[in-house]
Amino acid sequence: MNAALRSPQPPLTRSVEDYLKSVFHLTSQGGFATTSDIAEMLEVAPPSVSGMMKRLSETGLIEHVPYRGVQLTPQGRRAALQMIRRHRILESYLTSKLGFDWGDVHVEAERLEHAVSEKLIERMADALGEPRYDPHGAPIPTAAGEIEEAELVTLAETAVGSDVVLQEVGDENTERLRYLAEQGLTPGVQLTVIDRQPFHGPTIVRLGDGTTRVVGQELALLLFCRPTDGE
Amino acid sequence: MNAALRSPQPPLTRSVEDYLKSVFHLTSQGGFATTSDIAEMLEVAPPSVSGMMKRLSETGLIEHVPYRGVQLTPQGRRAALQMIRRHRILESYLTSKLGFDWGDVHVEAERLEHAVSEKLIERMADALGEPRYDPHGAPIPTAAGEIEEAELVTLAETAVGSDVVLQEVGDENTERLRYLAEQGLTPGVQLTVIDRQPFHGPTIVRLGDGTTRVVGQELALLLFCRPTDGE
DNA sequence: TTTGAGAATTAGTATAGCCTAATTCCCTGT
DNA sequence: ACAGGGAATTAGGCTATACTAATTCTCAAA
Repeated sequence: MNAALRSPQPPLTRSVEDYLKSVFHLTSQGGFATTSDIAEMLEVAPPSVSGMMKRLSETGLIEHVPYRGVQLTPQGRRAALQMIRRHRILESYLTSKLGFDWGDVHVEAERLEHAVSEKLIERMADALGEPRYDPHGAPIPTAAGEIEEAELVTLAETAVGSDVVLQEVGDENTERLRYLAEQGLTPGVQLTVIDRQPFHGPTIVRLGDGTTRVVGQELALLLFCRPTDGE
Repeated sequence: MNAALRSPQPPLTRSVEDYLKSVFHLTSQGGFATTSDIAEMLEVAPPSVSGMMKRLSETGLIEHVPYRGVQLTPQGRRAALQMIRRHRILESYLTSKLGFDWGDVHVEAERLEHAVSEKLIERMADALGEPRYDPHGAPIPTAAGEIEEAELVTLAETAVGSDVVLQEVGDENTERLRYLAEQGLTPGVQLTVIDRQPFHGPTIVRLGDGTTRVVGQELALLLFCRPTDGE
């Protein structure tokens, strides 16, 4: 009777995979993903989302509370994490084995993630030595579906005077990423927060080589850092 | 008015790409591709083919003579060759860089060819040193859309007593390919045709190492060879 | 407590592909 | 010269996914 119990599992369509990923990202801080947020993220009209949410909850991939929002079921979460693993392994592979720029890989991976087999992804992961982070510093879920949850703060929130490591860049815009790379602001770099201007002004940081950078709030909000003071 | 003249070019869908490839393969010896041959190759019902042929001829990718068959237009041929290049570069890459078996790559490439960018294919081709043949010995079209046309004969047609080189294996079945590899019958191998049994019987060949193989007609018809006698 | 703005859903269409059943066409064998 | 069989096409439907317009729901502010 219930569709979720009926079939072994018909392969997910490309659209479904995209919806699941969106819900995952929008609920990563807990809570529900709203129709309009999903619509905006996927660039579709809200009614398209409503329709899809209905179908996905019938197949047991999400929990839909009408007029409230949606969450992933364990099954939906598994599928989403699989897609995210694919995406991040692909980004890593394209970057380290085929000379792609970290600003370009997102678009490419976005298309490929729907077409690669499990086997191919594992071969790539193997060739890379089972990487744990993608080129943007985002954690790569394991094949078993586990993902690291780090507690990071944006550069805009760091305490003036503190030392941090830039852990992850939460952006996929080619131009911004290219700029950040030019500035030496890539995952793994050590930073000392020297100053911050008031009224959402820029944060000034010093790199390991002693040079400084002035990072406006828009960018600072995309730079996720781990404090390293008390170590 | 004419759809072919209207737009710059809306990207081809996955289905369209598959239809074009089929037509290319079915017309490689000249002539027309028939509705039923295309239907069989793509495993769809004949009316689906009729419908698609109508649309494709409206967009200028094929020439459709109703009740006769179809041929590619230059534009359609270009698109088909691009897909074949993608497919064969992917097969080559998966085989030499990611340890895939030559029997497995076809299925994987079949999905990926619709998702890769031009740029990725060229990076792969570059990493491989611009290969001219794929793992099955099939010629890889150039980025400019040129493909080598070799005159090959099947092992079943070779003259008894002649020397040949196995140039291409015209099959994609995993089991058959695995078997052929075990027998040492892979592209590039030198063969001497020792004998052939009558009534479509097997062909007996000798390999370079002096061992012999008995190749039944079904397989012999898939082994495309280049005679090397008069050299 | 009511109301209205904004979010979400339902209603009604559209398109790409696919299907089966019905019909039409072409050509070959008598 | 034409009849019949096989190939191709047309007719009519179905599903997935998207859209716009219309409707309904929720919640916070007055």
